Amino acid sequence: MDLDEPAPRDVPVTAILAALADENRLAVVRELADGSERACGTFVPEWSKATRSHHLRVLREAGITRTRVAGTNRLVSLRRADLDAAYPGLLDAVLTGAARVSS
Amino acid sequence: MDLDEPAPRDVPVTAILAALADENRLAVVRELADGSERACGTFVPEWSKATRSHHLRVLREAGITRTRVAGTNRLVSLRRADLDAAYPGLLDAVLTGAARVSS
DNA sequence: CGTACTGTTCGAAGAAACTCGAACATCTCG
DNA sequence: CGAGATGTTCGAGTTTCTTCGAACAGTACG
Repeated sequence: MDLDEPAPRDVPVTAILAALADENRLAVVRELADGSERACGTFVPEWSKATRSHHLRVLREAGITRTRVAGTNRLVSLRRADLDAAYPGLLDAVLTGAARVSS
Repeated sequence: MDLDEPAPRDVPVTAILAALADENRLAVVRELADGSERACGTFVPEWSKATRSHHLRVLREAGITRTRVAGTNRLVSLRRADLDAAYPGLLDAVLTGAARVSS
């Protein structure tokens, strides 16, 4: 069992904002924005395993990502539909801003 | 001179998110959402003067609020138009979520 | 079974944020 | 000018977040 993620609607908006208010975590979300699934190890290579695990947990416990076990990997994906339902427009606004700033 | 607030477009989205990722600061923003101006002292009465000044500064430096001197008061207001231009939909999404959670 | 690989958890160290009282600055009004 | 009111700044204490190495758990594959 690994679907221990809370539904975004049960997460206070401040927790979601805090999870996204980090340049590196936001980079993770941006990479997942196309709906793909990616193994934990593919994010932010300069992080240690412990740090990566920590930040992915923050995102997961904020209801932002979902984690699925696949063999020896954990595949992470964005819960876009759930987020859009709970906080319409939030993710789009954040990703748009993030994209604009980085370009 | 007190218009030392940066334009929201010059503030990284993570700084804006961090400023909003606090229950009390979000309460301040929510009270300003109707476009009104309010004196610093009217926010979060359980805060000390120093704490209130600190949090209002965080909001101001994130480009979220504007501060105007009026005699012995400082009137704070929301920069909704600037925010909507820089990060369309962000404020609405946050305020909608905040309202739903609090109700 | 034993080795290799991927992630998680634990503990600790450092950095950053929050909070406050006290001192200060500035305006108002008499 | 002096008294009162509103906020800001400074310094310090407390808490929270971030980061890492090391130890552990589980799967895959010879």
